[in-house]
Amino acid sequence: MPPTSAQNINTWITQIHNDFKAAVSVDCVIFGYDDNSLKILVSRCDMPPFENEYSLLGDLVRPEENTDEAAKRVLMAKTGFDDVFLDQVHVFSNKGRHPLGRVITVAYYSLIKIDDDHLAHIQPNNFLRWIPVADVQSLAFDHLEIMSTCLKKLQKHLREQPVGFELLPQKFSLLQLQRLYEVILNIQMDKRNFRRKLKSLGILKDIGEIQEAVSHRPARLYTFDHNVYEKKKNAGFNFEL
Amino acid sequence: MPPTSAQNINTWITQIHNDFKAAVSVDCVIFGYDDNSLKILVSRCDMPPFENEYSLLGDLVRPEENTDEAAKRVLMAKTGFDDVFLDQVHVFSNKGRHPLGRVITVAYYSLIKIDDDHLAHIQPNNFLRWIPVADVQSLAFDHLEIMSTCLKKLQKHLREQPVGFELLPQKFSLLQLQRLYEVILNIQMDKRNFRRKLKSLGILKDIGEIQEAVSHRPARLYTFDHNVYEKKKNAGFNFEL
DNA sequence: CCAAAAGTGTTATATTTACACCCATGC
DNA sequence: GCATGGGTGTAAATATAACACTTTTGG
Repeated sequence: MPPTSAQNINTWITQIHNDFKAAVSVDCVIFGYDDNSLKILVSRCDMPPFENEYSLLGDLVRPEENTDEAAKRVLMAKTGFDDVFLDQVHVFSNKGRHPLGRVITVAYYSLIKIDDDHLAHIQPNNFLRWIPVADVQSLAFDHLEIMSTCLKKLQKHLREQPVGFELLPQKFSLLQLQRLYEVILNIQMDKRNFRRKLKSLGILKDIGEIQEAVSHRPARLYTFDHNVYEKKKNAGFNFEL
Repeated sequence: MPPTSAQNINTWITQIHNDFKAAVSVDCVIFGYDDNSLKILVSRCDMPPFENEYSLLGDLVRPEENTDEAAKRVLMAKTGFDDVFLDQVHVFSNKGRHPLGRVITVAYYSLIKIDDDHLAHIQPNNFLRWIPVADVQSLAFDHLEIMSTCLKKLQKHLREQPVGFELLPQKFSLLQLQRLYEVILNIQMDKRNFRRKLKSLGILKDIGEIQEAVSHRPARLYTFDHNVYEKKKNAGFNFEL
């Protein structure tokens, strides 16, 4: 016999307000790209038993915000940037994943440009550190698994839409862009084919400037053309590499 | 000045065990395919103010289970199937999304074969109903948005990996498969190109049987070859359509 | 003049698209 | 015999992959 409406609702009310509640957090895998290497921003963990580990940046979701807002708040607090690429990736909810009790976390990944503005912001905070993804052996909690899941999502995204620009300075050379793809996807690419392909997407704007003070032939500099990208995306254009 | 460790932990303990808790639920968008139409399994909603609406199938996550387990439990309870395709899609956490208070929900989509086993299971439960996705105008809570997000994810998956088989009977004809792609993706496909492409993936097994009692030339029947698929997937094969 | 990265085209191969007719079955 | 879906091949266009040399700058 199916339950009646009244029974169902009373059960819900009891459970929502008592035993079935959980703390909900967000954790951000903040990717940056610097010195030909993909890095994540982590913080020294201050919670036993992980005092010697680094952890991702996160916080509990507050009663008045949704998880996107919580993630944006964490990013603003830790990086000084408000307008960053942010993507919800996956929920991690295994029993026992947090030593203080049940904490269900929503993982996000974000992409930021490691520039002087940002570095000035984190300088005073000696708990924060950029570490190369390739060097990460372990992290506090289940954060290694979270990082790994987010890295896979970033790699997938990189192949199907132009997210790489979010990690580069506003002006960049084609080789810089190619190296970024190579580092993140862990593959080698052909210079001429890469250039042809990217130019054919039509989302690079040649700004008529060249590199300065480099000890080789200076490269042309490009920017990402957001307008063209949005227009083409809405028209169903396929940006796959 | 950065906070000390002790302060941080005490703050966490307070927040985890008091004001910052939320109820967490799972909601499943259960897709089925029948009669050349994509459908979802919904239930008459018994919670004000949505008594005249249908809602997705979901439940609160219990203290001893993770969200995947909760979603599997819901599926087992509502469809009678244990071994179904299930994919976590997105978290919905807007304030006010649930009338009884803060409920954060993790959305899953799943694919099931609407066959006799299943129909026998839901028959006794008159609260459940299959409705064509195309006919859904509104659902309780924010479930219309959840359905729409899950449908987009299904469409994306269908283009990049062979999930369509999960919706068909074990034995199917190539036209059945093509119609499924056309209905879900809302496009027209060329019969000869579709067949060539699918056969080239190597994951169809011709079982040497043909349709019976059809008033036209009977079609050959195929099954999905899980073994070959797993092998090719692990080798990095690209199944994009 | 040397080191370092910039920049550039062609050819072969693989993939995708468009397209039309005869076949087997039930009624 | 007719309605219904089953089943098949080819040619053109497009996209991808492989590959090497000259140019420009700083030191």
